[in-house]
Amino acid sequence: MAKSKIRVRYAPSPTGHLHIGNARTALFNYLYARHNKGKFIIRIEDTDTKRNIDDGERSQLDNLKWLGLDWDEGPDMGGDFGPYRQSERKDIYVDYINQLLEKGLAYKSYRTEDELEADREAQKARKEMPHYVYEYAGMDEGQIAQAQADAEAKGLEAVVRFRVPEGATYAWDDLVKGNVSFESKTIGGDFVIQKRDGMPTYNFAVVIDDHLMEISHVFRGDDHVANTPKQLMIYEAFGWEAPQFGHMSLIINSETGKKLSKRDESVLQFIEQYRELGYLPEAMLNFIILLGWSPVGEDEIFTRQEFIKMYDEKRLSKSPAAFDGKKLEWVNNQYMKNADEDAVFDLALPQLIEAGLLEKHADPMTMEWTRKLISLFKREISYAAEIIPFAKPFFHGPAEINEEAKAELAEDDALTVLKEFRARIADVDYLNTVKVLKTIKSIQKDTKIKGRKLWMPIRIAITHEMHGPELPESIELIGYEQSIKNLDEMIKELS
RNA sequence: GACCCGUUGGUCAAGUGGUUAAGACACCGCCCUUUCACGGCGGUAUCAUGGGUCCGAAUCCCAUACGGGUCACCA
Repeated sequence: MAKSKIRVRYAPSPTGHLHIGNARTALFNYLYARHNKGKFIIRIEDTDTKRNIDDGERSQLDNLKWLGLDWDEGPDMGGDFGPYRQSERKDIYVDYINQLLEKGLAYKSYRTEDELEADREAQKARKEMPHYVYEYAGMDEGQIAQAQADAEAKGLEAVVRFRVPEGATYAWDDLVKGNVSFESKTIGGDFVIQKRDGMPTYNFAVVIDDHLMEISHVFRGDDHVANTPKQLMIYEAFGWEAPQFGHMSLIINSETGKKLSKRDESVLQFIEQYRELGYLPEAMLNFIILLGWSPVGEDEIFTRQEFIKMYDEKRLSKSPAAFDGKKLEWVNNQYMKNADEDAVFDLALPQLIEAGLLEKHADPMTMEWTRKLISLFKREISYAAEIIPFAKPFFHGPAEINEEAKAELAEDDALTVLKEFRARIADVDYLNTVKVLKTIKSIQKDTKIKGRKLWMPIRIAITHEMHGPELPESIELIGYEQSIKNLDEMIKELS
């Protein structure tokens, strides 16, 4: 039964940066907590001391914050159920492991890793499922004690294994998948709950912590389904009530149909990478929520608050969610278009500096110019780094003119238009949007040339491109001198 | 191999016994427009296959095929 207080957690292991799949897990737990006015807790699962990386925890939390998540208890802020790092809870686990040992529900195991590996190889060869075989089979208590004493005498160190009940069925009503059940004999034999280094294994620590932290619901990836019966056994051994589980489908690569692997380089998978490219956090949040979950109506773009309000765990999908990079870009573009100028400027400026187009501390006039440039391309780009190719011509001057554009300039009125334009700006010493627009309109009025024939020659002569954003704005950014220069060169060439 | 799970258009994805089978992305066409983009409108579906159950099935049941996940002293 559901507990009265809703408490959910996100429990990353600090073995790497925040992966998109982890972010999704965190997000759905967060959404569930906030929707139900419960608590959202972060717990660091760092029991694998070998795999932990220095920056892991900081990076996880930092990127979660960037996505807009906040939590009520965690390693960085404490809470009533701490500590929130498993490495700091070792004494707690040892205490519970001893209880199991005393009750005879767990035992010390001295099989070496080499022996176990050999067993597994042999089982595989016989086409059996790899599994641990009880090492004290057929022995009475005295014989077991003797065997263990012998092992100790040989200097072997023990791990602690949980004695899996025989002939039992472990079933639960999964929040996503419905009824799921496992026979105890299929889970692979007595599993380790305490490693040789004294640390608990994941399957043990997670139970102790979820119970002690009064976690009511656990949303996690599909890859944990097979762990659930093991955890259920431990809850049973202690006489505790298990939380409600919900196993979400995995994110797959739409190209390969396989689970997104961290080594798969065809997809950027770490939140940090998107952050560096100048994606908007609100857009990432929105996109990730759409991975394996769908809102009721036809819209797909919502704020965090709206998601919280409408979140319903029943709408989590059972089938895998395919990662669609195109969709990601589209979602980001939606946000980019609606973002205010300052936000886009803040995002794009570092990109321009990074690309070497702009100096780090440019003068105010250059900054103002850059601001206009960025806002010109705001609706074209999905993420800030995309501005670089668009912006380059404005910094480095125009590129070579292609054949298609040359053909356009060969049109009858092209030279006329250019000469008119050049003549009409001869007596000014600046060019801004308004001035350019007025000038073009006046040419239209006087020469009756209009539309494409009027605009295209000017665009090509000054920008050397057939496509681009609004012409008057573009010319303002290119500036008076450069525009005149390009115009003169083109007129000379055509004359 | 065993155990769990899934399978709706080019792609993603709503839909839980009676619908013209939503919507999004992509693509194509038209409109808007100085161009591109944006925006607007429109276009394409034997719901994996085969059997059932039912007046009626994408929806329930059973097989088959295909796909995925898991079988660690990792989490």
